[in-house]
Amino acid sequence: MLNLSLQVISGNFPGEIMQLLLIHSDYIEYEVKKSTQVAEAIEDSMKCGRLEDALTVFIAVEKEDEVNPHEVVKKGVSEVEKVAEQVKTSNIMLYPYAHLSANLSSSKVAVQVLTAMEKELSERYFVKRAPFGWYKAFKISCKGHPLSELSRSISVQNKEGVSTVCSAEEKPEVVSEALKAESTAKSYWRILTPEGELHEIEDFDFKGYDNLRKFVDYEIAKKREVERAPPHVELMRRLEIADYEPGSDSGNMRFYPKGRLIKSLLENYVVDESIKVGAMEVETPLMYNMNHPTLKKYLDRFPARQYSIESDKRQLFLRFAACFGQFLINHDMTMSYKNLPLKMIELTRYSFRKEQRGELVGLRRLRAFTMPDMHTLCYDMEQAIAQFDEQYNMCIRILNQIGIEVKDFEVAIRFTRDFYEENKAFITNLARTVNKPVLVEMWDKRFFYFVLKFEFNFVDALAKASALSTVQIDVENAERYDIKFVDVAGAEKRPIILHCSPSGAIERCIYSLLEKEAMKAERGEVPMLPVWLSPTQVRILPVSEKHLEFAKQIADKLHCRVDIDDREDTVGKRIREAGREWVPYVVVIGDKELETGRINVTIREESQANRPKTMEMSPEELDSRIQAQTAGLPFRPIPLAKMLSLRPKFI
RNA sequence: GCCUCUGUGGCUUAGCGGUAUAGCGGCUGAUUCGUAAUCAGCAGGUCGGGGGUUCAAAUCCCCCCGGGGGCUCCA
Repeated sequence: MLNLSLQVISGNFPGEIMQLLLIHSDYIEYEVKKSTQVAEAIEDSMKCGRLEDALTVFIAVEKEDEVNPHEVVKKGVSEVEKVAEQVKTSNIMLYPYAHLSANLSSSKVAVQVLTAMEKELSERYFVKRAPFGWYKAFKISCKGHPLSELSRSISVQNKEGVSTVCSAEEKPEVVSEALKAESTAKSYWRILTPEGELHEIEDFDFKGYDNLRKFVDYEIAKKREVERAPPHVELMRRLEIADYEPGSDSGNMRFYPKGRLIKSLLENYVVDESIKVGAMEVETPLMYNMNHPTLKKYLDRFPARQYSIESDKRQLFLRFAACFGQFLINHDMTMSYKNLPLKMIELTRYSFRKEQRGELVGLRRLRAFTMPDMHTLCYDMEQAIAQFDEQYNMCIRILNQIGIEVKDFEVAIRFTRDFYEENKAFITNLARTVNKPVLVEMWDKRFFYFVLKFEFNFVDALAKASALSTVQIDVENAERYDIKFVDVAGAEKRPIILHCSPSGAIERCIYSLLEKEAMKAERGEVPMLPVWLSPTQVRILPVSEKHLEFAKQIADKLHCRVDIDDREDTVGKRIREAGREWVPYVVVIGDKELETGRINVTIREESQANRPKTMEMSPEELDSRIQAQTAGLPFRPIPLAKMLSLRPKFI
């Protein structure tokens, strides 16, 4: 599953001119290869050049600029200076880059503008200019801070409500071909109601849809609510689920036994569900050759932030999804239409993405994470849409079982205008399925490899949103990977590919559950994990030593994760401990139980803060209650010593 | 990656120029206990790491590392 979002640059640069792509780079170097017909005459000194710590300005002068080149130079210079000021550099590389525009000016005007800009900037900066009209090879190393990549390419007649969107093509290391300009595309944001109405964001009444409001704010306006650490960070440690590992790279977590258990259950669950809908489980390599012809093309199109490693003389990168491995398998397969739709799933442990340092927090965004990644090869668009619908519903079902209900997430649906025009009823039905308004984003033309995509976004205690489940309809990669099947007529055809992560990253599911419970606790409710995911499902608490033997007998009657708090603390203290660990069922064993054989169970999910709900029942009744609650779900035994007195502390 | 805040025994933390507080946890002993913390004693600290200023640094300055927040970005 690949997920590509957009860098939105709003039209707040009045009277814009030409096309500028500004990159603050550690270095930029170029070398002239060959002249074109429009090449300017140059001296040898201009045939190659290099600048350290430079603001590289890729420029395309456009047809409209011919009207008033003088004004264009003035504004261009001012724009460049503004950015140079911001990134605090005194070196500027002016680099003519025709690919930025589909509507270029004459070469005469272009050279005129470029040299004029060079002259003017030279008064205050150290400027180099790459020659116009030559084929050049260049290498650039982008710094990667927020201001290091800016596109100033806004049309004059910028309509309201329409933002200009530029791709955020970048690579942490050396970038070469990856800079192939993504042209600008328009992005329209709307709210789609279950009734099929499209509302402007400003006109939509968010009353009763607080979470959607937060999601929209986060997605479009980038608003933030509060400034504090997300509550799940404390919880993941206190509950001994996961922790930072300073001995590794940032964003690579350690999981303690309880965390490993939860993760393992979730992993098994998602894979099992995928297999139920017909997916074949596979396993593919973690690292790939960066120079593999197909992968190279792929990387050029999706210049992600990968971890890269060198082994012998090979440049390898760590996978950031399972697409590579599965598509390479698909490429070698012999398939007929009878095999379609064909599903494959891999639980990637791990997928690696070298996210920027400042965006890593707790379990929300990691550099190494576990993601179920399923791909479905479809016969045609009709089948793809049917599958999309099926998987949309599967994702709802899976998240719900994990403990994240429809009310806990917000839906985003993104598509091209063409796709929407042809499939209005289908898309509306997606909103109807969740029976609440959803955020939609529409593009005038296809900008990425997909024509339709949805995500379920969890909105956390701090009003930040992150994507969980997603499905995308990919119309590009069958071609890139040369994947084909034979149709009824015996002809080779390309399948349409669905990318699906049924739950999203497993760590992110845990993060969502913890944040959800933290929000509950803030409201004064009692937090807990779903019973099937609770490391301890039943805790038995003998009042004194003489009740221990009976406690063990009760434990043996329960077919779930039971432990016994045999520590020499008061009952009150041990009760408190069980509560702090969110144990769903707590059983105190004393003289009374010894006599009657019946037990008193504190049921957490029915308790209110400071008002525990207790129920008398037989051990068998408790056992069948838990069996019913966890039926059909993965099970693993308790990951720690049954006797609490024998347990070490991890934190 | 940039800006900014932050880092004291396993955890939470006091101290903010004279080498260190307390609680929890751990250990030992007493207590054998009925639903949110039983009592007492003991052990445990390169004050994130390195460098500098100073007679003297946990405390001031610089660099590095980890973490939080913001920017930005997110396949």
